[in-house]
Amino acid sequence: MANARDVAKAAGVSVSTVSRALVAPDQVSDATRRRVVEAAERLGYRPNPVARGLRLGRTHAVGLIVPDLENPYFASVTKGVQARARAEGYAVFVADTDEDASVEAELVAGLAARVDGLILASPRSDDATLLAAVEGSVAVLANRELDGLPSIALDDADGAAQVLGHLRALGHRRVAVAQGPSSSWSGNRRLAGLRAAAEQFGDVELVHLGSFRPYFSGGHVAADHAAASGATAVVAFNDLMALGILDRLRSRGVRVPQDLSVVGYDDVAVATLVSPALTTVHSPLSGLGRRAVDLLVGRLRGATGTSTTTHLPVELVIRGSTGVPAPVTTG
Amino acid sequence: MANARDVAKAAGVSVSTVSRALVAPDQVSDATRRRVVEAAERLGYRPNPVARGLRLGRTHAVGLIVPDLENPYFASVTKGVQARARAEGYAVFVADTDEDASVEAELVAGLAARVDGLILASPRSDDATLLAAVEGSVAVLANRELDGLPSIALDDADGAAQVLGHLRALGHRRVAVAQGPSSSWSGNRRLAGLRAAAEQFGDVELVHLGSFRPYFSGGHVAADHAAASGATAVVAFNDLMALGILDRLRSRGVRVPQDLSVVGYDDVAVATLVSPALTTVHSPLSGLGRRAVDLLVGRLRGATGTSTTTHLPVELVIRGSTGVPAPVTTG
DNA sequence: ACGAAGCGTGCAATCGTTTGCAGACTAGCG
DNA sequence: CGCTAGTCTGCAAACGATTGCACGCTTCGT
Repeated sequence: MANARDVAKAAGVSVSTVSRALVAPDQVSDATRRRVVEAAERLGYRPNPVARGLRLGRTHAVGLIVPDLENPYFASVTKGVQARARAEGYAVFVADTDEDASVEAELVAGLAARVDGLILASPRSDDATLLAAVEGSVAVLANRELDGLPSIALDDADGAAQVLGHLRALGHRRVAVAQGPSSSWSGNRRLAGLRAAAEQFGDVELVHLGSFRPYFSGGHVAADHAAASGATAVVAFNDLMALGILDRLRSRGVRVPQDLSVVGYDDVAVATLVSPALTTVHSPLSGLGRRAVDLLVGRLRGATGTSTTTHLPVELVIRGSTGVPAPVTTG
Repeated sequence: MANARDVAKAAGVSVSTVSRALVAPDQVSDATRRRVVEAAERLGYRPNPVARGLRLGRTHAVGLIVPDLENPYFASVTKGVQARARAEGYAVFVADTDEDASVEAELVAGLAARVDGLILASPRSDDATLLAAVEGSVAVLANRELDGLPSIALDDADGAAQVLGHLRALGHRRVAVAQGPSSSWSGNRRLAGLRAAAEQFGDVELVHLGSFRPYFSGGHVAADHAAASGATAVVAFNDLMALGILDRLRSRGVRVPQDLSVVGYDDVAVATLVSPALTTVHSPLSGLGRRAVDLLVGRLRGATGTSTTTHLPVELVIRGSTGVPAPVTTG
């Protein structure tokens, strides 16, 4: 409400002195500074961030663009971004694309002039579109790798390898894979990780069930494919899909894990709320958000390292949905 | 990147004309307007929202303050707010208080000058603090009622009444209630609704188990109390708590709904992901967010109706977790 | 005692836009 | 042909802060 002029008047100084007393205290005399600070406090003065943003060209705000706020994956990322950004003195604009790649560029353009930098979480646009959209802005990616933009990602391939190692150790030799959208960058990384691990083991066969929607409903569909595949375990693209698989299997009377082991990915909170609890790959999602802010803020402060990707480690957590496969009973 | 001066130069006109050509097209001649629009398009000009915000005193941004973004309840509200705000041309600042009432006022103060209006979702602060914090800003409340501020809420009392009516119709006569934090405004409204309905029926007894944390973990604790209460049904403060109750009952071998019926509240997405699926009160959460934006934008456009509360209807959805109580077997 | 150095303060420009005001030019009417 | 009305455009102020520059005063050294 009160602006610098009000404070200046109250303290009997000029507006410039008010500004300096607050941002460069050593440039004003002790007596003056005290008068100004006292007046500012008494009037509840806060420098207007919009005016400051215009003058300085820095708004102290960042933008976050996510595909779906209701998806617990992005809810966690958003939480992490918000927390760290606030700690660093930045306000956060958040925009939800509703999984529609075509609105991403528009959102970037709309936010660009309002923020100092942008965080794009799992953007759905293709590489060229994305690069063109962020042209002229400072941007970092979360959960996506792209030449020319710095990014934070999870070590998806390693997580997938851990999953396959776990299943193999339990005795599984035929493992079904329920993929998500083929456009999903992290999905492809996970698949590559599974393949690499399978190849390395040599004695585990992967059965590709196809692509399914990365939600509960997609899991319902995938479950029947998995049951028909002859595999003793199924690896889902993410936890939501795995939960759908569990649900469908239960209603069909397929026992988990005796008849079929099920593995998810992400370790969203819901994974522990079902029975059997879901074996999954714990992913530090809010950490991903926090690190994205760190990376962005580093850029804004002038760090100009190479635009590389940092991979955060993930960890398999074993719960009730995986177990030793039942011995094959011959008909 | 390009500003009005660049466009002016390119079109051979003054900056004022550029502005007018875009915001008040009927004030410039056809020929000039075409030249300006063409130049603006060619240069990819977008009026700088920060500068415009400074000049007009309206930033075309709104702020949303929620207790916890990871809570699916608020994730849905946030999604609704974001969607409607964007449709109305507003960008959204989002801030998460981590359930800490004491940071609410600070967040409001920090955002106040950046936004045209604020939406406070389920604020935890007490009435006086809240009113003082929003002094001087345009603010609306979601899921909280407070004299002097307009708000959108859900018809909690009616939802609770529907719950009790359902249980009574099934034959339940002794119903346990697991409350959430006593500071929860909506929790108290729900409790009041249950009490009113019980009183009206006359033949249903409510057993108060106490207050529990409104999460999965709180449900674990509440479950044992419920089992010991002699009630044939338990009503939880929200879905997360109800899921915790289900989980704990299952591990204790208590059958749902034969031995004990369980009812949640909110109908978050997870409620259908468990078995038995949760009977709960479907609450239009993203609708709540959208309506909050409508209310706020109405205020910003000058509507000055009385600061009243609108209640959105809720609807009981019956799933597998409630049923007819088993006949009492005498020892 | 005079000059230089240095500290503290204010003036004014600036960021990019919008908008009141006034000037210039056209057109229309008598 | 002259006056008026009206249309279009530009100038300049304004929003609220930050900051380069210059000025005035004190202080110190010689």
